[in-house]
Amino acid sequence: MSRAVEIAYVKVREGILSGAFAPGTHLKEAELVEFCGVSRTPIRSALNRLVADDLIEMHRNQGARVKEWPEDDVEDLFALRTLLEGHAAACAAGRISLNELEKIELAIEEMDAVLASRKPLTVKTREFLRLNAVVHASIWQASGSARLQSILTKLVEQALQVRTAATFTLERIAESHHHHKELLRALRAGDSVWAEAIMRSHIRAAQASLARPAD
Amino acid sequence: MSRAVEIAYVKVREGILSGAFAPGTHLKEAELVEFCGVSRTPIRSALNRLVADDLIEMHRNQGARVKEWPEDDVEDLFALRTLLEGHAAACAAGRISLNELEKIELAIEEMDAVLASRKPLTVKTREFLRLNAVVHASIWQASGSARLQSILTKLVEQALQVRTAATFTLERIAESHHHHKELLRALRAGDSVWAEAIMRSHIRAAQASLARPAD
DNA sequence: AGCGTGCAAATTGTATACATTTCTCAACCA
DNA sequence: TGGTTGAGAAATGTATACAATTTGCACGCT
Repeated sequence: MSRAVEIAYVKVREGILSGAFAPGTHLKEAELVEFCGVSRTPIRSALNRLVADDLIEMHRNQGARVKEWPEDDVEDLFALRTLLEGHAAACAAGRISLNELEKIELAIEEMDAVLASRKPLTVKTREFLRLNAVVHASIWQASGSARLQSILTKLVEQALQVRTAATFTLERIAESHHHHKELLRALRAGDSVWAEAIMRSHIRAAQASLARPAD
Repeated sequence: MSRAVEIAYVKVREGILSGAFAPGTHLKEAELVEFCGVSRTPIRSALNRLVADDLIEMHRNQGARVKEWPEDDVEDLFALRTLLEGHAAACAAGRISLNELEKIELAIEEMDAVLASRKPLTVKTREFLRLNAVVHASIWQASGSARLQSILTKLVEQALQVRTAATFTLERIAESHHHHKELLRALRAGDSVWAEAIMRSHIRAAQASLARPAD
């Protein structure tokens, strides 16, 4: 992506994911021009990409709107994630390299450190989520399917819009952490069935914790 | 999509899918301007959409190239299609409406007519493929997941680029036709397991016929 | 001959002017 | 009062001019 387009894409995307541009908001090009500091041309290019990310909608002569998902859509989103992340884990189990295994192991060790530290919950949560993303991305990569990787990247991004509001408890994080460790064992054993099963549980548990954020 | 963008999108897309723009071809904006009869602005907009469709690639300051997939990529493509179309069929079985069932039935009856006719094989193939697309699209729709629908639309489009070279025999078409009929029975019975299984067979058989086009 | 160097042409990136469409709102009529 | 209409404003769509980058090739150097 070229310079100005990238600026516009990142700034608008962050605005959407952070909630600064709420779902349903009409993104006027003139406003984005001053918000991003580039002209309309790269703005429009960036908007096209955001359409591809399913983060906004555009209709002829009516500009761009931040997409709003129906409440029951979370179910659909996680159903697909469960299916595809499970598939990715199964594929990965059969072909993951030692190098990639080590990367996941390292992330999990970092998680241990974060959880054992005396940082406040919000900081732990933020760092855990970052490492969580590393683990998942590694598995997608190890699955060997660039297509699967790009689809899952998009799905998770959409899930983020929902998740921002969710609260995380130590119990929830610990459960997720245990899933990761078990997943690592399954991958190291090259056991596709095991890897797929634990990954599916991992995603469903995440969905369940969204439904009842007080857990 | 606005007028000029749509013209550009459709023309370039058809050029790619028909093979007029071979994989690897460098699509220069100036050439596309005269090819499409619109200015560079809508051309660029259309190119952005084609990137989202995974039909072209763009790199900074290097323009657009028609994407070329490695030979062994067909396997990955069909693995995902099998997984997702199977899932779509299973979802559809549980919630399809009489109206949608009828639409599929109608398409299948039209297929009967086409196959019974005395048209040449190439014509039969073309009409069969069109009706095949109708059946699949109906099931995606009936699955109730817009996301699944859009992902599968893209995957099939990519498969088309491969399939253009494939040859179709009457036996192959007849087999596919039988799959459709069985699928309809499974859907009508509301049997998710059955629907998913036959759909998975249907996709794998299509893949197998690609691998050995002489079948 | 092989390999940099640098200029010119080609190509893409960005900004902006202009065209077209949609929206807003007030005036008007039934 | 309620609805319709139309002019002006605002927003998007398109074309084009200009800037920045890359590419191709000739030239000169070792």
